[in-house]
Parts: sequence; C-alpha cells; structure tokens
Amino acid sequence: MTRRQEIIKSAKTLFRERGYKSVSMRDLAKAMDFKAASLYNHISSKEEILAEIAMDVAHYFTREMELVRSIDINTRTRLEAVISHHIDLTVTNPEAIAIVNNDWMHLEGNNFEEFLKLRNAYEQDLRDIINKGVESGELKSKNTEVILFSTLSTLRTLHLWYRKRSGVNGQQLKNDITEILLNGILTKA
Amino acid sequence: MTRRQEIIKSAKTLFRERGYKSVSMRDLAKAMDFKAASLYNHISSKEEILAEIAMDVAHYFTREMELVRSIDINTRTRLEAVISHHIDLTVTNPEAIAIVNNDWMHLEGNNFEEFLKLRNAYEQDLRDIINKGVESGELKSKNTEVILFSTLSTLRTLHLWYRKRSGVNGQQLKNDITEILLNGILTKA
DNA sequence: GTCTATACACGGATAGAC
DNA sequence: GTCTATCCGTGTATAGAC
Repeated sequence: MTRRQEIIKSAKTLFRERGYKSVSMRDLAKAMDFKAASLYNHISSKEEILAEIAMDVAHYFTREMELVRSIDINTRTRLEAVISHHIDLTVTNPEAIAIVNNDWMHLEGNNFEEFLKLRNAYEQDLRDIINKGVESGELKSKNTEVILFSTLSTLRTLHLWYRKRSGVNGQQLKNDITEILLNGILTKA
Repeated sequence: MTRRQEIIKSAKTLFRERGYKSVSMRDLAKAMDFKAASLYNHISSKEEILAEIAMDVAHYFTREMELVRSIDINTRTRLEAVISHHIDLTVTNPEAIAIVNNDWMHLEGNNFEEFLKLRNAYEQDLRDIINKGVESGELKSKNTEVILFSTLSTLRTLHLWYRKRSGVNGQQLKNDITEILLNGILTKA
C-alpha cells in the first residue's frame, strides 16, 4: 500500500466520522503520525482526496449499471441486481458511501461536474428501468418518481444502519431488503 | 417576526444549501445585509442557531409520536400516522429536516446529548410499533430492523426529492408513499 | 442595535533545510 | 520524504464608538 493510499484510507475514516469540512489537514496528519506539510508530497490538495473517494464510488456504480443494462432480463431481476451491487459496496466500503452521500457537494470545479454527471446518469438509468417495468405491468403504475426515490433512499443510506450491526450476512441482507422493497412490509391479507 | 427569527430563517436557507460547517457568520450576515458582529446582539453563538433548528425538529417528532402512541389503533393506522407527520414537516419545513439529517453531529455538549436522546427515543418508539405489528401478524416477520431502517430512510430523505418537484399535492404524496412502503412496488402477481 | 476595529485560533498550502 | 517555519486568508467572537 502506497503512502498515498494510506492517506486516503485514513481520510475515509476521519471524513466519515466528522465530515469533510470538519477534518483539517493537521487532523489527518496527526492520525497518521506525521506533519501536515508532509501530506503534500503525496497529494496536491485536500479536495483531491475527496475527489478520489467520490470518483471511485461513482465509477463503481456506473460500471455496475452498465452491466445491468447490458443483459436482457426482466425488471425484477434488474432491480435485484441493482440492490445487490449497492449492498456489496456498502459492505466493502461503507465509509466511501457515507462520504459521497454527505460531502459530494464539496467537490470543486471539474470534479463536481463530472461527479454530478455520473450521478445523474445513474439515476436516469434506474428511472428507465422502472419506467420499463411500469409499462410491462411488472411494477405499479404509481408515480415512477416515488418508486425511484424510495428505492434509492433506502439503498443510499443503508451504510448508516449496516455499521451499527455489522456482521450481518450479506446474502441474507440482500434477500430481506429485496423482499421489503419489492413487496413491502405488510403481510398479504 | 423578530430579528432573531429572521436570522434563523436565513440560516436555514444557507445551512441547507452549503452545510452548517461551510457557512460562516460573515456569510450569514451578508445574506441579511448587515455585519457579522451585529448577529451577536440576537444570538450568542453559531451553534445556538443549529441547536434551535435541530431541537424544533426533534420536539416536533417527539410530540407527534406521543400522539401516535396514545391512541389505540392498529399497526397499519399507526404507520400511516407516522408517514403522515413526516410528510407534513417535509412540506412545511424541508430545510430544517435537511439540516438535522446532515449536521446534527455538529451539535455540542448538552445540545448534542439532548438531541440524541430524543432521536433514539423516537426510533425506539417506532421499533416498538413495528414489533407489535410483527407479533400481531400485521407485519412480516422479516428482520424488524430492516423494516425500521428502510421506512425511516425513505421518510428522512424525502426532503431531497420533494424540493426538486415541489408543488406535489401533500395528500397524494402521503397516499403514494404509504402504498409503496406498506405494499412494495411490485404488482400483485 | 449596528457599526468599525480587532483579537486570536485555525484553515490550506508552500519554502527550504535536512 | 519528512521536517520546521511561515504565509496569509478565514473562522468565531468581543470591545467599544455611535
């Protein structure tokens, strides 16, 4: 692991705990047992660290969505795949997801624009999947946006809940979340 | 409206747009067309503004939950009431909800503790409602925590989506969200 | 009740010695 | 590649004139 990677790893922990804006370069350096000035031999700015974390996440989701789009399957299976890749990243990299959720607004210039483009494209792809499911009769014809929003809200904030009770089996979690998102929480009357 | 209330109103807009930590007292003063020093005739610190915003929200939810608990109704109706009061506050005070979600961690000392106490109590009350519904057979015996988390995630982040398309009818929104949370997004086979 | 002036800590970042 | 020293802007907050 390079020094640069170590810095980003430490930053993930601190940014996640206290928020990007509240963590100073001196804090970050102290956590790694050296001085703030030394960080600049490995990274060129604080925002560059945030950008690397955010872009990794954005590219992961873009890549996974490409996969979901490229295969000819029904809507239910597509949604299961979407749920699955969200949960995979939540389990392997919860800090990054948290940071992206809370602090992507602090990306600057080109990073901000590029990130937002990928994020919007992802949402549009998911919207398309849902719309197709509504057309085919697989999904309720309720407001598409409500379905999109409630699904993404749950998946994007799963990290909050997962941290509190980690050790939960990944596959079991996928099954439970899929069931609840697709079929709701009520027992069938 | 007192000066103090005007300050808090302006702060809600700015904190919501850029995050509590990124808004300086100078920024806030500029938005109100006076100088930072003058703010301190009406409030005693920046954190006091955050605390007032957060406590208002916490007390609102505590009050509403008391109401839900005090009436003897079935689980479905209780959950509908919970959804309803979340949506009401989202419609009337979306900035406050956003700020509480993102920045409650920046509350200090006693404010932090008091807020967290109320928040945890609220979650416990909702957990009790869900557990009771599982026992009575009204809710699926899937993991209670998954039900709790997916419901709260959706309700707490509704403000993000509501802002983009405000003007949506409140009652229609309640109906759609209730339907999707309780019965899921799939059509019945 | 608002202003100017200012205190003083802390922010990101750089220069240059080692 | 890490250090010390430092630059300089910005942060919250206060003092005291008006």
